[in-house]
Amino acid sequence: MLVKVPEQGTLADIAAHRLAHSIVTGELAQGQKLNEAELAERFGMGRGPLREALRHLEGMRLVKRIPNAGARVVVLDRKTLADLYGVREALEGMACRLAASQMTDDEIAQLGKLLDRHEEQIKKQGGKVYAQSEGDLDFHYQIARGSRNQMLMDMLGSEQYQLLRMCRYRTSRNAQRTKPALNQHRQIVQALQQRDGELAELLMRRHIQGAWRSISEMIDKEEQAA
Amino acid sequence: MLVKVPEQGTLADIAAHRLAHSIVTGELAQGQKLNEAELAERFGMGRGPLREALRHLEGMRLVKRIPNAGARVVVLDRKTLADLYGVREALEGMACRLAASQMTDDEIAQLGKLLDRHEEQIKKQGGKVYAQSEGDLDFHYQIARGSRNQMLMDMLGSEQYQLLRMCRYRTSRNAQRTKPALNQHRQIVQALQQRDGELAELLMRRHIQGAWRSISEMIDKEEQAA
DNA sequence: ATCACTCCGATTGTCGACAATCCGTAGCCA
DNA sequence: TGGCTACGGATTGTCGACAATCGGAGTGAT
Repeated sequence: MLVKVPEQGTLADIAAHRLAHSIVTGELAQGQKLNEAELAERFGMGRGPLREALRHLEGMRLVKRIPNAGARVVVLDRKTLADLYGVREALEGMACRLAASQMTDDEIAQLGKLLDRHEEQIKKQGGKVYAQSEGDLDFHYQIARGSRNQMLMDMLGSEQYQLLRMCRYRTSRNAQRTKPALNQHRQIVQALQQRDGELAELLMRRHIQGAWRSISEMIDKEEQAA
Repeated sequence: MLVKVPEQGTLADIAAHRLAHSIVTGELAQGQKLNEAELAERFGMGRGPLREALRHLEGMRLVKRIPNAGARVVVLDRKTLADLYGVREALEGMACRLAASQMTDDEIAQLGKLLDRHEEQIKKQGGKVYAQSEGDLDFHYQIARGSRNQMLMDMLGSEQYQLLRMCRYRTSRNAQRTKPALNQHRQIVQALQQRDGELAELLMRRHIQGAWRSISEMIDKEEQAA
């Protein structure tokens, strides 16, 4: 599983994960104020560890802190998401190019199997859209790992990943894009098998651009409705 | 100035900046253990704020924390730096491409003037290599700002920036590359003036590749000496 | 001599209480 | 009536002390 296990570490780490989960799933609304005392009580810990967790989330850009005024859940407005997808395109494109020369044949084959499971899940039922999203993220994460660039993995894994998941939750209602996305994934794997880094990068960039267009349209509709 | 002012904010923020400075300048050696009580005493604060600062630095990848075993200054080995420069190439290339279409004429002119000051400083004396480095970082940061992509600015500014400065300190002894670097900077500004994003990106990527080659050779020599 | 165990000092992790700061409200004055 | 000021509650920022955990020295048995 991608989501790190409950983590036996320090309370601050546990709090960070629980908070991240609550934020990503929308349990904590965007822009909501985060009261330290209240959260500490809810998690059954003191305010010290919780404050450390907030600092951590601040680094992940999941919350925004203002000195003497507390922390608020970040708001994913259109501009922020546009910036995110722009950066993602550059980073994941790079990851794909590197993965084409760095991944082992076995790893690429594994990636193909991941897509098989993914396809089956879609056929079986479009209901569990969420599972699709997670699977999709898994796909992207595996490619990041394939780049063998630790910094890239960190950026795509730990940081943007959370914002991405958050975005997915907001927009997970439209499952229309799952099938074209799967096809694009297959094309990417094919390029990786052929060890064609340039093509793999190009395909990944287009894939992400497509995802952004889809998200963008949805935001338009939302804004129009409001 | 690029370095944020001492910051009147919370003690944790102050501690984070002072620690970051100490780490970047090498005052705190790579891999050195960071004793909470000792640092807290040195900074004249309690351990609480200091722990928050360490969490912050952990997010910036300046320190690495191990549960129940404390925090250590990160070690910039060859692989880490290689990864860093790879990511930089992708991100700064992207920033350059965007900047070509987003920066105002005035901003680009300002960039040119920055290079003039830079050149003068080099002519006047190659002694203050550090100033050169800071000026160089300033150049890169201005371009990041020119991209109008907030996430990009954050990544290049707050995070990688510190690691970069750390790297510069280690390798600041060789000032040989200042002049070719300046020329490359000029070329980039020229491309920006012509609003040629593709060219600007290409030039920036080459510039960073060149910087990496230079750094890489230096590391080789260091390792050979050791 | 080597390995394993135990104990101890040191360091980290956590908590509760206190001080500083900010936001909103109510009151006062022009 | 409008705006400025002073106050009060709530929230954040900070500290010191206590508990939990880890690393290492020392000891003893094989």
